[in-house]
Amino acid sequence: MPNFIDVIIPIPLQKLFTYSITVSEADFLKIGMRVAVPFGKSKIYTGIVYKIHNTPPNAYEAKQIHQILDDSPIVNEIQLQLWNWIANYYMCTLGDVMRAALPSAYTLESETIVIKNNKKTIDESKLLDDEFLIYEALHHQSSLKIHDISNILDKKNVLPVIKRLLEKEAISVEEEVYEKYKPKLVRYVKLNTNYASENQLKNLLEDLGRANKQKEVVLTLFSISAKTKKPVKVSDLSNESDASSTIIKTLIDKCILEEYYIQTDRVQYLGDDNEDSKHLNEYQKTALKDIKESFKSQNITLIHGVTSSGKTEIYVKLIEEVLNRKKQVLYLLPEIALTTQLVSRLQDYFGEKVAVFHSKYSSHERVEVWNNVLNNSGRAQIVLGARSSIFLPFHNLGLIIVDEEHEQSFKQFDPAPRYHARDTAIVLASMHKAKTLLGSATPSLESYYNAKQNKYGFVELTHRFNDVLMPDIELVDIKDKLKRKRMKGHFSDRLIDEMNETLKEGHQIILFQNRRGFSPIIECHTCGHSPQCPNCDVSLTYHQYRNQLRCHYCGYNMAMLQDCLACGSQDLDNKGFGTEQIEEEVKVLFPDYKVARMDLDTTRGKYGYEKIITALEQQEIDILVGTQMLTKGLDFRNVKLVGIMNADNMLNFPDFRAHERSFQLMVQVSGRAGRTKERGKVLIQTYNPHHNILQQVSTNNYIDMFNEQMNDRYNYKYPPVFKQIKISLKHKDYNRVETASIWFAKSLRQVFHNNVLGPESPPIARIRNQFHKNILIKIPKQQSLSKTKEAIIKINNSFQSIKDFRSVKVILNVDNF
DNA sequence: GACTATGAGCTA
DNA sequence: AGCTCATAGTCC
Repeated sequence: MPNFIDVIIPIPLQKLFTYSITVSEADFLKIGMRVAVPFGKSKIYTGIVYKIHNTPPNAYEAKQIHQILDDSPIVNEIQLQLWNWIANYYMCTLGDVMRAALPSAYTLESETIVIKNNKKTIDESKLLDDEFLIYEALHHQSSLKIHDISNILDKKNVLPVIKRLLEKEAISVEEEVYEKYKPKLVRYVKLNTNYASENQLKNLLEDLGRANKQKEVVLTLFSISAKTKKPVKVSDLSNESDASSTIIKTLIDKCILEEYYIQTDRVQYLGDDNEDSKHLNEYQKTALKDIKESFKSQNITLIHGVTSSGKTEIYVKLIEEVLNRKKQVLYLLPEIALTTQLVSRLQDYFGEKVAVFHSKYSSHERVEVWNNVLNNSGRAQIVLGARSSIFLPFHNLGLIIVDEEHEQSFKQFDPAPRYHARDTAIVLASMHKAKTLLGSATPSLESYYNAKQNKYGFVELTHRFNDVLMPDIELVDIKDKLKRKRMKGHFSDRLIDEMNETLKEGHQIILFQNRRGFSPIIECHTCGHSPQCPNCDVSLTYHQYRNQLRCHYCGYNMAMLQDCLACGSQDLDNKGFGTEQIEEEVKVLFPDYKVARMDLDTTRGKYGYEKIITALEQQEIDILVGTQMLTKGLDFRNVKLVGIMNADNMLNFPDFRAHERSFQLMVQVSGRAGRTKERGKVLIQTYNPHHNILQQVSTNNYIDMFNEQMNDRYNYKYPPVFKQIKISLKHKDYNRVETASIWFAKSLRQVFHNNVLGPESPPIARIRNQFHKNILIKIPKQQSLSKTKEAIIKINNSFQSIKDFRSVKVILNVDNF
């Protein structure tokens, strides 16, 4: 009988942890179930059973598990296989992967609860001030959490106080574990069975004679249930009868009404019957045929279809076929493109078979989607989700679609696992023996390259839907315009003319500026000083709408200055410009039209983004100013003009992909113009109109861009020709990261020689008071990736064994682009 | 990641 | 001395 299990604990530790189990537990336990286990002195964590075996650990005594939390596995074998792949490939721990993969409601943790010790009476005069505060609080509240106590005392470290109180036996502590996920229950009411017959009912109404409001409620209940023939929700009853909850409660207390609960899904689809999928045009039909043909020999196929060529309709056809084979479909999209627009389009075709999964969902909503996928429920045959939906418990996947494949937001950067959802999806698909379709109007170089190398199949769609023409793109030389004094603020006369014309025709305009805030630098005209973030090495950005200076890296903010901090001069100057300033200028230039702004600042909150989109759709907005948020697969019928305020700041961004990105961004924004019969117009303002990328954008020449960029990638050993791994080191002491990073790079160079770059300070050397250093390793195609990683891990281990370096945080980032 | 033991620096 | 705060090491 096996009597040990290895579990994954959601903390970044390399090792698995071994616990012992009883015979009956061994009978019941299966791999993929959750168990609650004691960890450390007092804490209890949720672990996932990874292995059930019979070999006792030799260096320590295994602890007993606390409790089994599931009746059946909530994580399947393929998922564990995928977790393993991610941990290996992206060089992180299984714990990291578990944290990212499981909805947080599934990973319960224990919480220390402080309660009053009633067995002993305490002389309150013998308590110290803060001790008394807590003791006093316990008179009013039966229990306190550690968090509450630190609020009461207004300090971080409260453990000494608790310790003292424990010694005085004034309190006791307990570890409380609770399921975070609770099914949502909706309260319903019905008439008590005592009043089932007509006679009894008549009596009841007479009894209620003078209580008019109550009588009305009973009558309303009748009319609702007669109308709908369904159970009646308390909320509906109270709305319809206009009765407060107390009136309903009185009726329940009088046993006239009976309340009961029914479990419901939090996320519900309330649509009508499904629509038939649309007929495809000739180009789409050919593309669909090509994709199917390609899937015969390839597992992965890239579809390059110009903006607004109708890729979605093709996806719908493919999904239909996979569903007919009774398999699940995963449709991956960048977070921001998951708007109601696309969701409702798919729901029109597939109704409640579509489940949506993204970060704005609450933890409870995620558990429900998770369970629906796990049980292969009819409500989750198609999952439409952002990058984290690759972690759902599919067991019968037939197809994964990665739309907007080039989007960088598919790569997770900050907490580990630093995975790329597109690449992980490909691995997931192969585990399920499913197909992957990558789609984009501007494919990433690596995917296009793979297609050219015949690693992927390739399908092209070069015509826009309804044969709408590609927009006319014009470059405006603002250097020249400035010289001739033809600029008003950041607007050239060409742009203003085009805007006037478009507005007169009743069409809408989108203005794109890849920077939020009002102006990124405030500079004193007298002494040249500009206010800096105290925690980061960046200038503070001025945000006019709150009259604040803000840091975009750590969130630090302060009120806008009246005068220079260094010399007291009041002559402050704004340098550079962001969306806010463009919005202000538009308001002055076009006072008769409605302007709105879409960036991180205006789209916070659950529906902020959707509100702006709907307003634009309903033509309540004439001119929309925004950041790259605008680019993500939105479909606006009436936008005819797109203005790119300044193309140069993206082209000059210090990153090897700056040119590729700029091309993608500009082509995508341009695609927002003229989606119906009328041809759209795009104006790109730049200081450098002869830049190759701009020429390629204006002629929509992807191939030229690809060839030129690939040439650079060959010459400078960048992806997709070389693979790369970035190693970042962080510490609050500059000298320590410096010496540590030099040591690290030197050790790497002994193995990888010239393919190690750095250490270098990034453009922003200090963020949140931590100094950063980067080392880059370039890996030629023929060099084994796994051997490379082994070598890095080995060097990292020696690094960790040097005492002075141990406090330096090391971040490994595989495919850091 | 979060707790716990340990040591440095400050206040009375 | 007695306290708080920061740091290093451990968890099965």
